[in-house]
Amino acid sequence: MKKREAPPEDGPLRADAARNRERVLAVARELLARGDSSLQMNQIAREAGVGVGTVYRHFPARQDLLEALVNEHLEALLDKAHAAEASEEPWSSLRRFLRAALDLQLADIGLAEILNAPRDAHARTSQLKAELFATSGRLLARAQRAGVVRPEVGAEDIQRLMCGIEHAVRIGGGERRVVSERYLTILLDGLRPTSG
Amino acid sequence: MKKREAPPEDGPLRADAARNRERVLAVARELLARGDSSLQMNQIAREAGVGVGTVYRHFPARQDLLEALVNEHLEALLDKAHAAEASEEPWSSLRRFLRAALDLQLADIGLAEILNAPRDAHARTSQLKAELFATSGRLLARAQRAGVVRPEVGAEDIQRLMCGIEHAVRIGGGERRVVSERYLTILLDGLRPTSG
Amino acid sequence: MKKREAPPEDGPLRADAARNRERVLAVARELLARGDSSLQMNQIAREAGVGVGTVYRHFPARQDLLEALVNEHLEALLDKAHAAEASEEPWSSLRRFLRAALDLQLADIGLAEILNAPRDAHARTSQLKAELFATSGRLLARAQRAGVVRPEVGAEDIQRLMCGIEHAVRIGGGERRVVSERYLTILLDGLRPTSG
Amino acid sequence: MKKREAPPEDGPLRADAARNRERVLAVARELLARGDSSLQMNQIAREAGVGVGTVYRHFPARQDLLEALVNEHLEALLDKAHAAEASEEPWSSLRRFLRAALDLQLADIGLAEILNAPRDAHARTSQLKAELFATSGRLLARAQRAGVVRPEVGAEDIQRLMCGIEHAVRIGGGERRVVSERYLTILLDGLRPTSG
DNA sequence: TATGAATGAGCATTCATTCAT
DNA sequence: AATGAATGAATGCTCATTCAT
Repeated sequence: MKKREAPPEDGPLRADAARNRERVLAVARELLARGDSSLQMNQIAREAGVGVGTVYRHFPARQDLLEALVNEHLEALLDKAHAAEASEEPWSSLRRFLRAALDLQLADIGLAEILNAPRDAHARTSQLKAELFATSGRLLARAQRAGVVRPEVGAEDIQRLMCGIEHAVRIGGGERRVVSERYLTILLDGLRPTSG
Repeated sequence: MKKREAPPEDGPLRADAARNRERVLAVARELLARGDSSLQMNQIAREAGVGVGTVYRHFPARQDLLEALVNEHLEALLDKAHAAEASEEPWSSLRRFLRAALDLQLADIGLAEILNAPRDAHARTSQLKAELFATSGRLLARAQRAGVVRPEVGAEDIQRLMCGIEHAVRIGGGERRVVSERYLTILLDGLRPTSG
Repeated sequence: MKKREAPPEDGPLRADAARNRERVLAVARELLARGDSSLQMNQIAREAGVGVGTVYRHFPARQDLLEALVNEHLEALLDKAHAAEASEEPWSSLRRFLRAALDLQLADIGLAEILNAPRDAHARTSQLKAELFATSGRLLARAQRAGVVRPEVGAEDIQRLMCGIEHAVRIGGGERRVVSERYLTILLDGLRPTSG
Repeated sequence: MKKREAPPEDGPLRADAARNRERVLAVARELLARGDSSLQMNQIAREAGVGVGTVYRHFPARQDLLEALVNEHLEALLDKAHAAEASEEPWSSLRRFLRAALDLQLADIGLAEILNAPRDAHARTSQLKAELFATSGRLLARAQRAGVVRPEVGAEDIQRLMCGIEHAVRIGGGERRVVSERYLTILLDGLRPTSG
């Protein structure tokens, strides 16, 4: 474990540094959008028109880059979760939240990777994940107390099944918006308590 | 891109050639079972005790090897599908089939990859996939006619959702047998027609 | 710790492989002789006119290469030690041995490195080192019993001091043969028991 | 190879510049003491809490930094040499001087490097080295005239052998103070004229 | 046919040095 | 003067693929 130069986390960046950082992030984002989640440092540097060293300065490891990309979306998702919690209807608020989650996961192939990673590079990421997990757990529990979700599933199951749905949408064709809506409906119906 | 000699698909192999082929397949299978889906030619050759060249002779590309591995399982799955078709109960036969499919997919990390591949290297694979697809389509249609599966899902949806479930099982912990059963139940309940 | 392809240790090499191996060794030897003990794989490959992969195939790590280079000399040195042991004169046989050791160390800058390395890549090297150490220990003990070497020095001291002498010769100019003889004489005189 | 601005050697530094210079030197000294002789500019800058540029301004090359560090010790050593010269006993003053030299060399891994460098970056260094060399030469000559050191060794030999002893101490374990004393004793005994 | 040695493109990573701010 | 972001050459290492034996 070598000592590394700290990534410039604190304080506002110099204008040019910020520009480069953004370029790198933009390229990475585009790569993820293209479905390439390998995030190769040299490739990113090349496409961003900066030296490799610059990429490493901002993001010492692939994981740092990934988290930087994803945290934005994680925050957006957390907002949705809080909004859902503020709503009064246990079922429809859960559905709205999962709908939003699925959209974000489909837009950002890195999101699921971060959600499922056992370890995070930045405390911020862990914190966001924990909060998100807790909030979705409360949403789920409320729905279960209301008797609209079967009691034996936990927040972790929801997360895994959502990643499963995301995967199912990704691997095939069709209009994403339509397909994901159909699959989400199936999942949610499957989560309702068994009537019999 | 050089034109390659055709792999020796036709005609019976010499005894030693056949033995080598089997060794390679055995090793590859074991690697997949260990969860290593990279299928590196050199590694396979080494562990199989043959030269890399031999691996390439039998399987000019990763895809060829993968298909050879998977076809066996594809055939087993097709058998299950036919057996399910022979049964009289639309619902439970569908369930049994999907249960078997999920087990196989979890045991063979390459199965889903082949099922979702847009193109196959061998006609045999395409044929098996088509037959499997058709049979599961008939199983599904029968269940839909019996009113136990919602009408708007197609065989392709089932396949994608099954891969989704597989993914959901893989990414997390827990006893696989138990988790996969729970997730499959949720999926199947979600597939039932909406009561209201 | 990744599994590596075993270096081709056993069995005679193919003619071309042997040729390449020799080329690599020759280049490495030359680099050491030039005083460059960094042994960079890419550089060696380039100068040997082979691909990097070839160097790595024969010598998975710098240490393997170094030991391959040095073991030859280690063996030669061990022969000298045995020959010295076979001789009857405690003092002059010790001197002859150290004289030979110094010559070899000066001819091969890697020898000292291997002698001082806490760990070896190959058992063969460890074995040679151990045998050499034991033999020189016996030569030393015999000289001490004969009262011609002060009793408080051990085999390890001899080895360290010899490396010190080697270093002293290397860092300066003058005819190596002459200088090394002078410094060795000083060392050996210093090793004699204090008369007073 | 661009011509560089001269380092601001002449004229007093601004207070803050002087402070930075000292910080850099302190950090570099500490690194050397820790046994890290790589002296990486970025690392030094980081640990000193200054920018790399500042390190480069004060010390355009590794050699400049090294000499700045060592010169202090060189001066201390020169003092010892003069003190030894002032003493009346040829032998014990020589011994005291070499003892001090060895201690300094062991404490400062850069000292030997500078002593053995064929060229210096700063005239000051060359001057110190020359003076030290001359003084130790006189100490040696006096000891030789007194018949306690063999006549054929020169000041350069002493310097080289001392570096050899330093090396011998460094490469092995044991309590440095004890080991270095033992090896120095052996060297000094070796330097005495041959009795026979 | 089989072998496995050889190739070399390609990715990760480091660090001395420059230069815009 | 000082800063530290940026650069990119250099090195380590892997692995898919070819081809001489």
